[in-house]
Amino acid sequence: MRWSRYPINTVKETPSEAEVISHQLMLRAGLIRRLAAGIYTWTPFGLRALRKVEQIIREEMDRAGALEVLMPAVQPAELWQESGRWEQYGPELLRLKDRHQRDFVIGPTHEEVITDLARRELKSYRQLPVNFYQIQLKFRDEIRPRFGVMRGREFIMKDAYSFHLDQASLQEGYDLMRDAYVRMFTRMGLEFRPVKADTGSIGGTASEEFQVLADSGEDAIAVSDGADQYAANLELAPALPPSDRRPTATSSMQKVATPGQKTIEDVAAFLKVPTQRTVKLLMVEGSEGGVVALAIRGDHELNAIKAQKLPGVASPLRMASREAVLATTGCEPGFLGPVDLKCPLYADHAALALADFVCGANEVDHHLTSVNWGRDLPEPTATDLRNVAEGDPSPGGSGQLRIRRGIEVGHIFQLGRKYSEAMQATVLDEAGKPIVMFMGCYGIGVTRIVAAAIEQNHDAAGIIWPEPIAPFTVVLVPLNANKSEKVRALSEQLYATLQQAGVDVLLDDRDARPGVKFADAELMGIPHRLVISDRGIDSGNLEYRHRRASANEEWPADEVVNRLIAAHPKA
RNA sequence: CGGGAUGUAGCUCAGCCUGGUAGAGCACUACGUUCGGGACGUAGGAGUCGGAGGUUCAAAUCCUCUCAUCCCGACCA
Repeated sequence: MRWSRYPINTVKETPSEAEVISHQLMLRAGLIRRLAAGIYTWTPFGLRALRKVEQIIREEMDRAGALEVLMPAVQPAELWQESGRWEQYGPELLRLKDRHQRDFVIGPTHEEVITDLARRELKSYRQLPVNFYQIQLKFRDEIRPRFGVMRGREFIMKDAYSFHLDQASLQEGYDLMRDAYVRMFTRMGLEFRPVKADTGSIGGTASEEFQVLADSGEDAIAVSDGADQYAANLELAPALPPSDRRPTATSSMQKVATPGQKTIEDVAAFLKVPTQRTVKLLMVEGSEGGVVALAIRGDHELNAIKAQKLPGVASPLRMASREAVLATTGCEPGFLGPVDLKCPLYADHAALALADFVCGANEVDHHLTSVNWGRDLPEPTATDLRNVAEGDPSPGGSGQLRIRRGIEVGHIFQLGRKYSEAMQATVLDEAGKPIVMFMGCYGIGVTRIVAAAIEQNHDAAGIIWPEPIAPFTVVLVPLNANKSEKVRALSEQLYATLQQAGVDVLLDDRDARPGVKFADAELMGIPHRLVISDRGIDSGNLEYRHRRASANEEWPADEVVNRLIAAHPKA
């Protein structure tokens, strides 16, 4: 492509709507343009990167034996009513009517459509296993779209659905997809981790997310630094019970006045004890009405996913109202404690490991010190209630957990029979008996990957594309081509040669000053830059610089073509 | 959907408090100079001041309503 014929400008100033770096750089480089909240146009340069991501996905899906399909973005409501998700999905599902007042949705996902296809086409166990995938536009009417293309409402997703006769086959298909995902993200040059994940609303059993590590990521993940390679979403990572036995009590319980000291930090500072020696009590709504108390160590965070799975606790988790707390304890939040409670109590393992701890007295402006489980109150039910913390032992068996941020770019599930059962997707087995198929589903946020790659690969000057997904592999920068015939001639010749060799090459033939060209090439993040100047031609060496390098290299003029061809990524 | 903020030229923003002829920088057009790290000069084009209503002799500025966008809480690829 010739830059002089490309009508979309880069900008120096950061658009005020962009908060994260990838969004800023994508707008500044002119990769995307916003049309409405969470809805973007991909410009030619941006689209090139997007297409490369898609192509890698396609190649690896095909390699894994999956079959590409393209399902409709607009889907009839009947299918959603059949699966029950017409009611379940809520306002995130964009619903519309056609001219005959028939209900439709713009698909946020395609389980219903694929299951419908499967039940029509798949009749025999002989046809299994099979995996269908597509790369398709989705629409989810997010409460709060943000971060540009990272959390858009309209986005491109690769979704795949596999069908199996039994659980063992599903496991095989799942493992195959897991391997394919590892290959894809590796090929894209991303630093990522497969992490154990909650299955959330989609349901099912085993599930892993593929997280691209980036400080701006929306997900917290727990990663082991040990040999066990353990990695899990923070909301799922189990906090192991402490191995140390609880120390013996040394002093008797006392009530102390703590006027106005409502938070753990306040109380700990006021009483001059570390927060690790305190226990905080959180009151949540019970599943049958009433409230349930949860005790965790003062410095720990409650894990909502773990809590809402406890018997008697409402799911999704809701904090109890102030009125309910008052009614149960006779005390306001801020001074709650587990002693003499009149409601069910769960306590986190770490809280239970404490002796002589500080907690609320269930009396305004008072706390208790030197409280001991078993002595001052009955031993409550021990469970895992908290988020793991930096330095906790890894559940994988070796090493300690580190808390990192990640961008979820892929998620694979073993769905089991949830959808196939609801929609009667069966095949006949060897005995001629109908069997409800097992399903797996495997998603990738294609548009999000582009943002994630930038999030992970940039510097002060701009984007640094991993080469396999760069819009262009090479940028040729002629200097003063308008004055120098030989610069112009060599640039054209190199451009033609590289193009013929299949290299994605961009010729910056704009009549612009060198500084502008360099700055734009760096903002755009093109991996290989070759400068064509009179100086270089006269010396026989052309100036080359890799986007990640800090200094130039001199390349003999007669070798540049071969070296650049060699640099172009191969599939 | 709650809480906070912002809407003025394509972009970044000033002007609003204290009402009186709509501004700057970047970008764009023309010409000249310049030409290895986002040049300079001259001239120019470009805005229903988000929209509607009100107050006033007079509204970008004050008031009311409305729409949109962004940020903090909720979901997920």
